[in-house]
Amino acid sequence: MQKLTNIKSQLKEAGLKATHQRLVIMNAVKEMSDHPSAEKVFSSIKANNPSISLGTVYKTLETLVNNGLLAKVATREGQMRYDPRLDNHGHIYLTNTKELVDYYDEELDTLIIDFFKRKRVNNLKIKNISVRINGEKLDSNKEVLIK
Amino acid sequence: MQKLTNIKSQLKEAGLKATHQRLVIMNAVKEMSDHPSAEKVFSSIKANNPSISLGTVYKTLETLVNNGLLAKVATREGQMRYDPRLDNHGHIYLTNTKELVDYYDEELDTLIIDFFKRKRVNNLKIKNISVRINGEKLDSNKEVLIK
DNA sequence: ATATTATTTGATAATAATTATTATTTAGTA
DNA sequence: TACTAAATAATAATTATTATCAAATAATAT
Repeated sequence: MQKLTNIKSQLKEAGLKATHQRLVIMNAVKEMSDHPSAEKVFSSIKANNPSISLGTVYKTLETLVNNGLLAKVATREGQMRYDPRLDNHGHIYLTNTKELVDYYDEELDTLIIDFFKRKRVNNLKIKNISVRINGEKLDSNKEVLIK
Repeated sequence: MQKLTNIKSQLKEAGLKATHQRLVIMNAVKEMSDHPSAEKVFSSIKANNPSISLGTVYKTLETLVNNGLLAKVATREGQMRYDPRLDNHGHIYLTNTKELVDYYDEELDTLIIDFFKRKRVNNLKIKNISVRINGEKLDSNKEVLIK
């Protein structure tokens, strides 16, 4: 698997030991691509890795976030979810299905970046700016799409 | 206090009983204006209202959110915070001080609304769109300002 | 004003999500 | 291959929030 080798070097670069647990957990978040919670990650890896504990999943996710390999997203359901995308993108949060969908539009990104470039920002070092769209999914069997 | 009368009619309008607890809690969130958590609201009213329980604070805040009198904001610290502003505004989240600051700019609002007006939105009923800025406060004694 | 009734509240217990602790194991290096 | 600092598994503890239910209260009708 090329993916795992890739993750391995990401970990190394961050100065983290490339443990089996970290590889498996990082890989799971990337594979799942629906911004899973720690519990979701835990269940998804349980079958093939029954010895990895829930505590390790929590700690590892936190470590990955602290080292910039994952992003952490808070939802109003009260548990944290993890996002493998690190670029400046937005989210659509579907209040009825609790799905969290990535949203990115180049034009919007440019629009917003340009806007803030024109502004004077005092006493703040901006790390990221993102757009959050909250809404209801109409047909739960179809995908949500903005284009 | 004109404010309390105001809150009272808001509650009535929403079909909620205007109890002392609701008036006090709603008033506290408005007064605090730093998007307090349930615990923060509880401590802030404790001195003058020692009989209002923490459970009531939680339940009341939830009721106010469900009836559209308050908004609920999730932060990465893992507890919910409450926002008395109901208009479509954004937030600046200061990762170091954990402050949550309102942000609104008419021009940006128009820019974003116009952008989405031009888009085709499939299978989604948008409830609100907001901008979230994460960053670090440089001097913790001064205010953050974007202008 | 008083009685009625459905809601709300206070006190408390319970749950869910997350973090801490610590003995044991392991990755990276010598 | 041995060494050492860091990571993990198992478990306990903590924190934020929700549920339960008897007692209290706001709104309404009398």
